[in-house]
Amino acid sequence: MARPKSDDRRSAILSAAIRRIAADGPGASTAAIAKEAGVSNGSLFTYFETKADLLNRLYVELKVEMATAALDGLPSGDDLRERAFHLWSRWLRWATSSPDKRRTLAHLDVSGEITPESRHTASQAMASVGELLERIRENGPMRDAPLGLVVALTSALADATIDLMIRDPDNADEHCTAAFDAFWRMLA
Amino acid sequence: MARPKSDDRRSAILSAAIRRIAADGPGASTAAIAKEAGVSNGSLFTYFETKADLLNRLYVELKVEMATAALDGLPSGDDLRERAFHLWSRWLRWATSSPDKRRTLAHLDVSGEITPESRHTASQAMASVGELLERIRENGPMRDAPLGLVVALTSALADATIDLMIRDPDNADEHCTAAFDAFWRMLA
Amino acid sequence: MARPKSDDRRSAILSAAIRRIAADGPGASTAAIAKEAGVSNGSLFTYFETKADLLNRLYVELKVEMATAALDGLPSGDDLRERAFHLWSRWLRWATSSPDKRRTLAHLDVSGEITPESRHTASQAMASVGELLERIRENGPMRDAPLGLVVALTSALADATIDLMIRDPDNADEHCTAAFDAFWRMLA
Amino acid sequence: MARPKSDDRRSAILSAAIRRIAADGPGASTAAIAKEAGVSNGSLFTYFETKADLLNRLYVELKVEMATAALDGLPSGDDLRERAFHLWSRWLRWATSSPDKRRTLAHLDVSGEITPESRHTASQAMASVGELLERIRENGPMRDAPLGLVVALTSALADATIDLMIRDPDNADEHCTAAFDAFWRMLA
DNA sequence: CATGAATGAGGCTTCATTCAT
DNA sequence: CATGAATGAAGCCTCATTCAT
Repeated sequence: MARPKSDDRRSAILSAAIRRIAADGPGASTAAIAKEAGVSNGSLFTYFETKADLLNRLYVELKVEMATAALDGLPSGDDLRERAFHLWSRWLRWATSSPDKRRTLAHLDVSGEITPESRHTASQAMASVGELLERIRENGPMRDAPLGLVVALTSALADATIDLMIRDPDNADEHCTAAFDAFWRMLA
Repeated sequence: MARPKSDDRRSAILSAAIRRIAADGPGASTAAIAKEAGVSNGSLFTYFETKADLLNRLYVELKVEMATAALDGLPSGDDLRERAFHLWSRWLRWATSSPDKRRTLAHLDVSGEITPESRHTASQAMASVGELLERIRENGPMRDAPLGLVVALTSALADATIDLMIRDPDNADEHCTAAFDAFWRMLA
Repeated sequence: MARPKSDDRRSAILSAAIRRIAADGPGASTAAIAKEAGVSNGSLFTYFETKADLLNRLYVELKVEMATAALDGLPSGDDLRERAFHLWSRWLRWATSSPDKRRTLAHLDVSGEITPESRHTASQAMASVGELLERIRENGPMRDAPLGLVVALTSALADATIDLMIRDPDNADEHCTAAFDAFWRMLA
Repeated sequence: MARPKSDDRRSAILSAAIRRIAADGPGASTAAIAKEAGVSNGSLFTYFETKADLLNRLYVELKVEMATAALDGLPSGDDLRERAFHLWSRWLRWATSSPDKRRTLAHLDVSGEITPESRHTASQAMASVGELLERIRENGPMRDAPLGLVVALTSALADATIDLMIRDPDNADEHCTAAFDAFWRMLA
């Protein structure tokens, strides 16, 4: 059975939210989002109880999509470096090709509207990434650093790289590789 | 010549803004800021033409303070690693001990209210940091990466470390050192 | 299809605006107007985008009403004097019996908020009046004066008469006739 | 003894008020007026108790100036038409050459800030004009109309003419004369 | 269940007036 | 007495949310 009509509406709202929030920040008005979704002002509130609710769902949805994109087709072999590079480049590719989603995620992350629950849910989608990271550093120089730091470091590094790739798309691949090397030097 | 514009009042407003924005994001209302500063609603506008103006001044002020704190007492010798570590630890110490300022800076950075002029002004205060970074990587593995990436990487790394230091203050010094080692591995 | 925008509400707002502006000038606050209309503060803005918009609509609406009142039942014969008197007395009667509308119109006229477009639209409603005036003076002593002057003169004269009729309502008809005679002497 | 310094300040404020009100209407801020006068914000209030006070003084001052200009050099002979024309043309000349003052007067007249006292005081300056008007109409067709109407009519007529003269300055003299003829036809 | 008008709290900013210097 | 900062009441407008249709 195909998706019921209402799911389309829900997604339309989420997509619209991505575009509006990327452009205007988390202050984007529900009215503007509804309009961009081609949906009525009030309809938004039958799909999301509250603006905060919409923001949180969107946050989780985007994080999951990001994780999925990164993990998609991950080789299962033993070569840690190869697996890590696969993940790394998928991740950066997703982010680079979905700048609105990335911007929105960044906005949401600091908006103060995202609940701990949402953060927790989102982090679960990244679990496998965590495990991989874990194995990478376990014999490297950061073997004693808390995993949290490693994760944060990695994602910060990725973030900086993405920015550069977007600003200088002609050398995107080089930047991607160079940054991965830096990452590997740091950890492994 | 009438009551002069008081520096105290101006600072009171800026401090209040730091506190409110750290807590509520850049959406913190001018009224709330004024109240927290112990100043009348309208008075805020004799010190800052506009809310956006206030935000921009605050941004520059904080960046400059951050740079100053990092650069303070920088040894002038030839030992690059020593100088880098000095700067690194000063920076992290400042950020760790001024969590509100750091949060506010982070909020402002993505708020969409900061003009290119403000960013430019702020970046000038960090000029010496840039130079040091330049010299560090010039013989290292990232010698061919654009300086922009190196800067972004470094500050991302610092950021992640700061978060950790705040969350786990008992081991702050260890985290600081460990992260610096990672940084050095990456660059030098 | 949801609650339709109600004409009643719109008119209520316009009527309220007439009353408030007649009393307080164009500075009458939107809040006061909304309250007098028995409508919420924000509702006013679903009917009029902006205060200036409200003022302009009101202006046009009133001018049109005035023209309609003046032109209503205008005899179509050849007797210029008869037709002119008909128009004259209808006009003055409307103005005299709608003092608030007239005051409001006067306020708006000098408020600096009325756009050239609104003035143009309004003037079209008065087109037939212009034509009549044109024919009246074409063989009279002011045949060489610009039409603009004639119009201005006429409306100034009417204005002065209306004031008098309002101040001395017992002799309103006499004043109306006497002024018309003066008008006729001047033009025809 | 020359005028004390403070009189200069007072006049500076009044002149500034004329300019600002002509441009911005009676809503011109006291701060803007003070600034234009080259005087401090607060100083304005040592010369005028209140904004309304300033407006009223200005009103009276301007009306008196207008009357003075009109009456200046009035021939004392018996030729009513000559005297009337003298007055008429002086009046129109003053108004035409002081457009700011005229605009300001018009704004003040409808501003709702002018007290009956001010109006009364102002009208006294025009007393002689009234008397002349009185004698003009006393044997003419409007001999039975109330003086108030005649005055209003006359000033309305003048007003319309002034507008035209300003819009079409090349033919100002012609318009002035033509309008006087209309005036005379109406009254005498 | 969709729609969009209704609501009213709250946001930013202006301004007349007061008062410390 | 001049100055201009301080004050806080409004003013216009936006927005999340509710509710009649």
